[in-house]
Amino acid sequence: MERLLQHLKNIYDLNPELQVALQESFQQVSLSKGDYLIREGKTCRHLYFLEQGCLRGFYQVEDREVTHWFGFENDFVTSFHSFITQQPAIENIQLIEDCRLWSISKDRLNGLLASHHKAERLLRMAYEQYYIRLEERYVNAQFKSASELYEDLLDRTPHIIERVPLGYVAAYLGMSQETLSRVRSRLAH
Amino acid sequence: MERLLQHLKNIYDLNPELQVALQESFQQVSLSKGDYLIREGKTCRHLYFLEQGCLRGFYQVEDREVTHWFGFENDFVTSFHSFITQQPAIENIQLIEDCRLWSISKDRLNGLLASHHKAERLLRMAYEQYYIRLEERYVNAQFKSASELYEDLLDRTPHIIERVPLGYVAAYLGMSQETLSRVRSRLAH
DNA sequence: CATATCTTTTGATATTGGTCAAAAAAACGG
DNA sequence: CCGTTTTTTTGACCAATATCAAAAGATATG
Repeated sequence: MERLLQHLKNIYDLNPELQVALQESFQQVSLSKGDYLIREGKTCRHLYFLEQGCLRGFYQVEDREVTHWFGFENDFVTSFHSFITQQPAIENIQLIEDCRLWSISKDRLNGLLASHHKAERLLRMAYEQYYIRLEERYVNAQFKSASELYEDLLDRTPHIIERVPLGYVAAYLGMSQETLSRVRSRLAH
Repeated sequence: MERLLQHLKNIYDLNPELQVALQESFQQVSLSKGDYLIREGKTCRHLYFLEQGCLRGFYQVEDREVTHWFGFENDFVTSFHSFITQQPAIENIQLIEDCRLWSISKDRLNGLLASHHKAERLLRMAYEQYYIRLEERYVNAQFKSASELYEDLLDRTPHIIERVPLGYVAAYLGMSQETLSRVRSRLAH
């Protein structure tokens, strides 16, 4: 749990009461590679903090899977759309490695937000960070070529290539696996 | 200002004190078609609420402009990246029509957030909405063909086509102007 | 209202990346 | 280890979209 608290402190300082409340609110969850954290169609009632491991979010589009996101250590994980609106998720989240997570229910989180102004601030600031990140990825994805996208990934998030099968990475970058493979071989020579 | 208060009430109820504080914190701004609200390189110190009119955000990429976003009535407008981090903006925001806006400075906003738990909540919930919207657009943009993107736009945000020059719309959809034109003519026949 | 300017369309051609199929390489289980 | 399965690469071909150039249409301005 130290890692979660430290992560929150990096967003904005924690006061001792909130720290205690947080410790009482999160529960540890351990899951294995291949397990699903969230399944399409189920409403997502928990927010998770990923302490160790990595996972992917993907859509089932007709007969194939389209990975659109990866989570690593220190990421908050959920189907945001489902968790926020409490509608059924349209995506799946599946573990790429064994993971250790901390989980908090929506109700419990709402309790924290209602009773701690600072919790509300923390979450607001976390959303700010996530919003900026997503915006950056969006612009990137839309306006760059396959090889630019791959080189950017190498620059900015090299851990993705190291820990994730290339098929998932290709979908994440919005290209076919074959194209990614060709981009890589061109770059190597 | 009624429109702004109503919009905030739609996100989450306002108490009277916060309502007064908001009224004292926002200032009206009127600008003309073609004017810039934000210029690349300048740090963005204000958040705006767009009461009337429409505008676009665009990047200057080498020798051309890439429009990536439109704002309409009831949208909050700023370069979020710059406003949040207080780093120089990497995008421009320019008016497509004459606009009436309400503006609040970052400092003033921080004051409101510090003194009103409910302001913090409102902003957090606004970010939630904006996050979901962006995520939806992202997945859309990445995994659909030109004509699907255009038909989606017709379905979901027809006001964009009615009020924005097609050149900007094409960039927003991530295709060339010529491709958009051809998609439209195929659809018409 | 005529000219200049800006926006949209159309045509010809080039490029990028997709798909299908198969080979090669790597990882996995007994 | 060895065979099996999964992942990655390679090749041939095709489709979608980009680019460049020019025409047509719309809008604005003196």
